[in-house]
Amino acid sequence: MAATDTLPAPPEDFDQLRAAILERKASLPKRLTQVAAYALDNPDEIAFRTAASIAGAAKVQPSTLVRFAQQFGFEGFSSLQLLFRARLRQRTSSYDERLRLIEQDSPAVSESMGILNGFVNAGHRSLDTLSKAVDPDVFEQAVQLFAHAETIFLIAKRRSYPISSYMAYAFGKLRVKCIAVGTAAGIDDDVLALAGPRDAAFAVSFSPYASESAAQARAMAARGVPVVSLTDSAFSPLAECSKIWFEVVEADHAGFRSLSASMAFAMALTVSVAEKRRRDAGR
Amino acid sequence: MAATDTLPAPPEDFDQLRAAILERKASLPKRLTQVAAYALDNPDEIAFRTAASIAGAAKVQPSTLVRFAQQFGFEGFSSLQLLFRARLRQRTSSYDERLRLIEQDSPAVSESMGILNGFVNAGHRSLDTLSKAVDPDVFEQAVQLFAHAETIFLIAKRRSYPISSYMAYAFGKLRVKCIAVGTAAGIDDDVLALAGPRDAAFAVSFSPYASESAAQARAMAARGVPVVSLTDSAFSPLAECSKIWFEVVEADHAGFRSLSASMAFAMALTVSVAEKRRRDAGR
DNA sequence: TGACATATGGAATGAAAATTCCATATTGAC
DNA sequence: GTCAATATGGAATTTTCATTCCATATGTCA
Repeated sequence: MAATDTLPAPPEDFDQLRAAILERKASLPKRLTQVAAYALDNPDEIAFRTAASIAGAAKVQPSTLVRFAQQFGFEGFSSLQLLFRARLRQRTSSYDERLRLIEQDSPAVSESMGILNGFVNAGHRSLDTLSKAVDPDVFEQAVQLFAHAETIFLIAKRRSYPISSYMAYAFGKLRVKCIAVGTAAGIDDDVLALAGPRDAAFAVSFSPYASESAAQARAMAARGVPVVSLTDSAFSPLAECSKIWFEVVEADHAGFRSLSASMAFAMALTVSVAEKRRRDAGR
Repeated sequence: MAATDTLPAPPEDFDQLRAAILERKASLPKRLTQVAAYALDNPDEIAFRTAASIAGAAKVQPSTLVRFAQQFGFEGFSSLQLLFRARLRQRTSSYDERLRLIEQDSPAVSESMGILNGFVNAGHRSLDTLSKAVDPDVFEQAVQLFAHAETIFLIAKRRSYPISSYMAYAFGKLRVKCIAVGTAAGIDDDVLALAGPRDAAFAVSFSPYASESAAQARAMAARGVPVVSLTDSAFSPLAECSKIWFEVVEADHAGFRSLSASMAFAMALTVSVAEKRRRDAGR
């Protein structure tokens, strides 16, 4: 008996399981077929609900679910359920799958190339979440705000600094007055002191938040300068002192976070603002 | 007591809960704030995992999770968790649909949002070409070169400057000696004059090539400093004076080129070099 | 500084849910 | 039609997990 129900190979992901179910569906006993059909038709239910309630919905006994799972090499229903949950998570990014394919294709590639692929993958994943994370109306508000601002002050340190340096470059080319701080030491606060209510500030900071950035943003806000910020958590110190804020979470490879999403966001903001100004000027 | 912790209105969906958390986060005690931050930053984890493991990840006790839930009017953690699960279901069901909307540059969304999507797309396309464009062996050579270099000099201006400023930041964190030029005016050449054959330089420049970058790279090469470069054409002035060079073409939106591929490349190079050094030091 | 209120950690408890087990039913072979 | 093998239902068991409770710590106001 031990030979028949303890198959040596439990599927490792949902696709493998799905294939296995389809293959053996015809040769399964009645109740197990019922379970198979239910599982493939309602994978989300399997992921979330309890064995008892799933059993009720599929018109079988809880023990049948366990037997079903064991039939496919799992220890019990719970371990099968994990696959259904993993599927739900991965659904958001199909890029991991692509990465797996790449690695399978050429497993002999050097470690460095693996790192490169990892960052490419992280970039894709980050970009994927960006469009979903940004509320169109709020984005529009931010564009409006900057389009009508006299001078745009860019606040960013450390890891976020590339973002603001790109924006400073692009705004410069597009003839939008802007000043980036965080470049040299010391004088930042003096520069920021120039800002008034008719200007606007854009602050970027990701965890662990550079304390100066937060302090500077707060100071600006206190003086009536509208602050828009880009950060990675609603709990960022930037969020609380900003008139408008955006939450963008970058995916990472080996603990090093991508910058793709933030960069794309910065580009879009920059170009949108310039475009809006051009329009308004033309009227 | 019953009046304070049994708020009459438990939120009915995730958005309400989110709003409630944000509203009250400032007045919450320390551990509950911790939970709030974790919950909003990692909603998927809350949906799937068990109270104990979530508590572990958020560095609190399981009981704190329960208290947190009760604080917001739920009977216990489990009922709060239901909202997170419901959210995940709704999201996955509408995911494909939303993706389609984004991909067909739908005119329904605002112009600014169209621009954002354009840059997201450009980022994806750039990343797609990157892995294919980079020759693993050449990449490995570059990593070796920098791993054995004494000091790494980073040369980049204008649009490429964000790349080098990121690398300078990351190398700094990883304890790899490096110096970025192009930051302030004038002194660049003096700094570069410090470089010798045991150092190495990394130059980044895209069309239209900043003439100073090319000149600096050439000067370095002439003095025997090995130069690695990242550029967008085999005819780039950088290519001819570099020992190793990589050609990466960024996709663009409305004439504005993405930086995603170059960034990913820079990250991979940085991390690979640091990793190699760490290995070599360990021997 | 002391007293009170609130917050926190951690073990004890109790509930819920998965799994096992066994008696019974069904199927298929001879 | 009988026997054996397999499948099934349902109760019993065990495990897992959320919750509660209490002792201790931390902070607050007088």
